[in-house]
Parts: sequence; C-alpha cells; structure tokens
Amino acid sequence: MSDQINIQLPDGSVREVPRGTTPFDIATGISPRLAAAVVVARIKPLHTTAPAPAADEPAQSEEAMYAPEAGERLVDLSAPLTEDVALELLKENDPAALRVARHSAAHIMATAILELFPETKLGHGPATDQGFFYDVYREVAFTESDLALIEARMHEVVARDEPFVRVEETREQGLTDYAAQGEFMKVHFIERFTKPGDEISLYKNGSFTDFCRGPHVPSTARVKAFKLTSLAGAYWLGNENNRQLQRLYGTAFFSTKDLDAHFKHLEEIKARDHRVLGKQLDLFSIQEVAGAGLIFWHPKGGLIRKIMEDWMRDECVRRGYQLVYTPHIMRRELWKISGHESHYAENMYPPMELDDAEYRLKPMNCPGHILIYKNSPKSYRDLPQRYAELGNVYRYERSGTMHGLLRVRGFTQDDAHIFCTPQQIEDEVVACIEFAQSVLTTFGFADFKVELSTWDPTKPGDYTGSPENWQNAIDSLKSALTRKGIPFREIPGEAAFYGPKIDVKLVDVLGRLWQLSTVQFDFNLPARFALEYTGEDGEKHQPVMVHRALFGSVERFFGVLIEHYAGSFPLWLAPVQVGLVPISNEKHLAYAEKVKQQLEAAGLRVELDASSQNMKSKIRDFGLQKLPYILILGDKEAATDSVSVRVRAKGDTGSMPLADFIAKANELTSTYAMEL
RNA sequence: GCUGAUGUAGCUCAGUGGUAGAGCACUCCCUUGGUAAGGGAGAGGUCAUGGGUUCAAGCCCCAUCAUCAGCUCCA
Repeated sequence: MSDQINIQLPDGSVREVPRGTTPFDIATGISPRLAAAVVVARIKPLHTTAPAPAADEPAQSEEAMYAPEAGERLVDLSAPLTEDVALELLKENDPAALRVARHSAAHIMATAILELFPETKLGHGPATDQGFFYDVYREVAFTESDLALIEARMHEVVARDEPFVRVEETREQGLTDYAAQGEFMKVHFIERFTKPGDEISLYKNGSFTDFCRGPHVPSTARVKAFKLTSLAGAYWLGNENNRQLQRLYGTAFFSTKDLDAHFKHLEEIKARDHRVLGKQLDLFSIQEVAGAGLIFWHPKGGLIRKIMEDWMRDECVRRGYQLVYTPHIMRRELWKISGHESHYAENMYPPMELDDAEYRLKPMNCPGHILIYKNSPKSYRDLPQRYAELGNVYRYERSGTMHGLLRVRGFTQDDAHIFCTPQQIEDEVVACIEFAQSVLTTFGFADFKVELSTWDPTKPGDYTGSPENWQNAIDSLKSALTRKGIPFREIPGEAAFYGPKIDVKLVDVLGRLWQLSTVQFDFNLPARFALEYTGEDGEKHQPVMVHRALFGSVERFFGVLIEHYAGSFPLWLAPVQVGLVPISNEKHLAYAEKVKQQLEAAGLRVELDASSQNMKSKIRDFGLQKLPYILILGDKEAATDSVSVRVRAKGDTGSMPLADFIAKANELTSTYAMEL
C-alpha cells in the first residue's frame, strides 16, 4: 500500500498527495481564496465498483441521515482522504453545500436549545428543501417566545465560531452514553441505523455533541443567515399513536441577501395562494356558520365553474361517455353491499334515520353508476359502458386537514366508470390517458408526471382479485402508457387493495406537484355487486371496472387553476373578459353602452364602470381584478367606432376598430388561447 | 384527531383592564378626466361563540367553533 494517493480534480488534472491529506489541504494548495470559500467536498472513489447512491435524493429520510454511504458522497473538509478519488470542492453557490449548511444550522439550533433548556431530548434534525428542523421532546411545550430566545442564542453560537469536529467511537459506547442521558430517540436511531461492532460518528461543536453521519460546514460561523420560522407538532416515528414531539422549523442561507430573497419569494407564493385570490377576486368563500370544508361558489367563481363543467361534459359526450345523475343520499344497505360501510365509515357522514330506513350521504359515485349498469342485462355488444357524472360527494375529513379548495368535505368529482371486457381494457385506458392529456393542455399545464401504482406480488393476500387479473390489469396500464409514449414511474405496493392505478400529477408554475387525474382498476366492486354480461359464448362473465377522474375534483382543480394563473385567467376562463372605461361619463357613457351591447352580442363577458370615479381609478380597479382587457372610450374612439385597448400585463396597446377587437377576442376564446 | 398560533368594520390591520380605531371598500356631495388611487362628508362593529374572574374585560382564565403552520390521515 503506497503512502501516496491520487486526487482527480474536476478539470481532469490529477494530484498525487500523501494519504490522509484533507480536502481543505488541497483547497489551500490551490488558492487561499478557494480555501476560504469552500464549504464541503464531494468525493467519488476512482476504483470502486460499489453502486453510486442516488446522489440527487435529498437526505431527508432518517435512513439517509445515518446510514453509512459508499461511492460518491459528501465529506467534511477536514476528512482525511484515504484512497484515490475524484474530488469536487463545493462552494456556497452549490445547492448541496446549502443543504449541508442547513443541517449544520439544525445542530446549532440543538446547541442553543440544550444550553437554554438542558432537559430537552433530541430526535433528529435534517435539512429540508426550505430549510431545516429539529424534532425534540420536552415535558413543557416550547412557545414562540422560546423560539425567539433560541434564535438569539443561535446567533451567539455562530459568533463563537465553533469548529464542527467529527469523532468516532464504538457503537456500544454511544448507546451507553445516550441511554445514561435518557436520550431515547438517539438510542433508537443508533440501534436502527448501525450494527453491533460498527463505529459510529459524532459531531461536536463547542460542548454540544450529536450522533450524526455528517458532513458539516467547517464551523458554526459559516451559517451566516438564518431564522426560526415555526413550531409544530410531529409524532415520534411518524406514528400518531406515539408520543408527540415538537418540531422547530427554521431556514438558513449563506447570506442575508439570500435569506431576504427567500422570504420575498414566500410573499409571492402567498400572493398567488388561491385562498387569498379567492377573496380578492370574489371567487368563492367558506362560511363558518355553514361548516368547515364546504365551498360557496360566488358568481365569478361560479362562472368559471360553468365553463369548466361545460367543457368537460361536452368532451365526455364527444368521447363516447353517457352522462348520468345519481342521488346524493342512498340507503345504508347500499353502502353495506359496496363495502364502504365497513372500510370507509370513518370518512362518511353518519347515517340519517328516516321512516323507512337509514340513509347516508355518498362519499363516492361508484355504487350509483353500478346500479345503473345492473338495472338491465348487458351483452358484450353493449360494452364498453361509460357513465360520467359531475357527482357531489361528501367525505368527513378530520378537522385540521382542510385546506381551501384543495382539501374539502364536500366536492364535485368529474367521475366516470367504465365497464368493459378484459380485451377492451387497454384501448379504454389509452382513451382515458388521451382525455387526461387533453384536459391538462387545454387548461394550460405543460408539465405533468405519471405514476403507476402496482401491487406487491409477494403479498397476494393483501389484495382482492386473482393474480392473473392483477397482472393483466398492470400490463394493460403499462402498455397503454407505452403506446402513448408517456414516461412513468412505477411504484410497487402503492396500489389500493382493489386494483392498480395510474395517477397524473400536475406540475404548476412553482414546480409543485398536485395529484389530480386518476385511472383506477377495481376488482372489488364488480364482484361485490355481482356484475355480469353475456359473452359471445353465451356464458355470463364479470366485466372489468375502471374508475376515472380527470379534474379529480372540480374544487381542487379550480384551486390549482387559480394558483397556476395567479388569478390572471386566460381569456376563455376569465369571468369578466373586458372592462369598459368611459373617459367622461357625461360625454362617453352613451358610446360605452353601445360598445357593451355589441361585445355582449358577440358573446363576451363585459363590465362597464359608470361610477363617478375618475378614469385612472377605474383602470386601477379593473387592473386589480386582473381583467384581460380594459377598453378606454373617449372622443377619438366614439368618432371612429374604435376602442383603445389596454392589455393585462402589457398596458396601453393603442386603439383598434371595435369590430377587429371583437374578432380577435372571439378567436382567442374559441381556441382556448393562453396569451392575449 | 394531535402540537402551536390566530380570530376586532366588507377587506388589510392597530388597539396590554377604564367611553371601540386607521387605511381601503361602501353611501352622498363636489370634481368630467386620455391609460393603476382627485377632494370632502357620512354610515358601518353582539371585538368568533358560551361561561368565568373583576368595581370594570376586545385585553386575564376555561370550554367550544373556525382559520393558519405543521404532524397524522386522504381505501
């Protein structure tokens, strides 16, 4: 074994250095400025065959926090290098370096907490996409003023410029020490993530020591800008039957400039929050007196809903669906047959006792559609049967889970159920996928992700339906996706007990994912309701049933639309498309009325501001309502039958003949155009 | 459901035990205008709800409801 090792730098050059040289030594050798700027190092052994771990996966899971790593990995600048590696020195502009700094910030927070509240027991403290947190346990709950104290103490810890030092010791020693301190969570993590005989790593800064895989920034002083943001409950090991910990959240950056930019970004997200815009644009409300999670659609929101629903119904009809309507309450007996009574009762509103029987509000539309199917004998010649309904369902979501339009107790599914023969499955699934794509592109979403949830074939007992059926269904879903050339991620074991499914997750302008469309097989309900059809062979067969929702819920889709467009809806969706501003009510109101009539006759949605405000105020008000077009009407326009067009986000674009404006607006509306 | 916070005028918010406030919106009056706020006056509140403490409660205490941030859940 040579005492020299080779270090390959990103430019391809190789340096031969003594074994035990640290990344910091190498940075210093390159330039003092680099040494000052570098935060952490990434190494990749040059001669290993060990599979590289998924380096892009954020180290959020407990596994990733503590499990020893092989292959490409981040190490402390002070870590002695012991083999030939490719070395990258990460500076503050590297996202991976920021994650490391945030994890170090969590240690700094833990340092401050223990200094102020030594009785606190520590859980774990990872970096997240937004910052970091630490889960802790303390008999007495922390308050917001404690948070301020902790933050102030953190500044002291940072000012002390304490180096983060990695120490290794035996697992047994670590367990003994932590057990003696009553650190039950640390004991658990060591037991879970290390094996007897392992060395475990600890990181010390000042008097604080934490079981941690690392790496860390060189010193507490490198965490320059941070802020504690909130305090929340979290269950130990994520299980609500366990005791509740307190999770202290914060965020950290390398500069106050970045920190400020982060909070500014949060402001922007809030400004496009559908709950905020729903109020500002008077789209919908939730009324305390009526109950949580129940949506009131105001006139402008209602108009958008009508457009969404009309589009959806027309498309359904065009694509061979039949529209049906089913009751909102049905006898309890039906829910017993469907199995909801035994599997879903927690989420259902309780029964209403009436003279003849007990009734329950429907949480799903499926049983209703099944009853329609069952109402008359079906032949293979009748299949597929595709029943579609914008069905209102009610689910008793636990308090604390409601969220604006995105998680509610009463909502409208654009629900359809397809009953078909096994041979027809694939074509039906392909048609569903095409339909889903059409929804997304029409409503302006370019990006989406598809997930295929399949079963765990090693546990057939957890699922209903035969293995052959499962395999057949999974194959159909796969080949349908493949036929459409849609990339997808397969998630084994994620399927419901009654069938595999395809989920479409939509990516909004902020890059967030929203689960909307779903295409879901069901082996359970056809059996429970003994559905059948007569085959070519004259025998009875059980049809295949597919649940399918594309908006998912009209409420949720609307919420996502509001945020996606930040309330600036494309012309075809805008509840008010054109605002009319007469320069002088006295002189120009008559012309404005005339323009209004002509626009309305052309099918446009128009609002005329005839109030006594001045012109600028009227423009401002319409602007705040995010109207696509504001038409300014004065002497010049009246004389030439034209309009002065102010386009949303563009401003004054000059005047054009009224007829041209109408033609343009109608063109944009009929093509579902995004731009104005 | 759990932890923490919040709830005051239509909206956004101020008000730390002693006569309920501001800006915007609304109504009226003046202003009649060229591309995002002209001026003045007025009206508007069971301070979430129900209890309690106190000579006195928007403010302190308890419960309930709702909202927010998380957790958990979302076959």
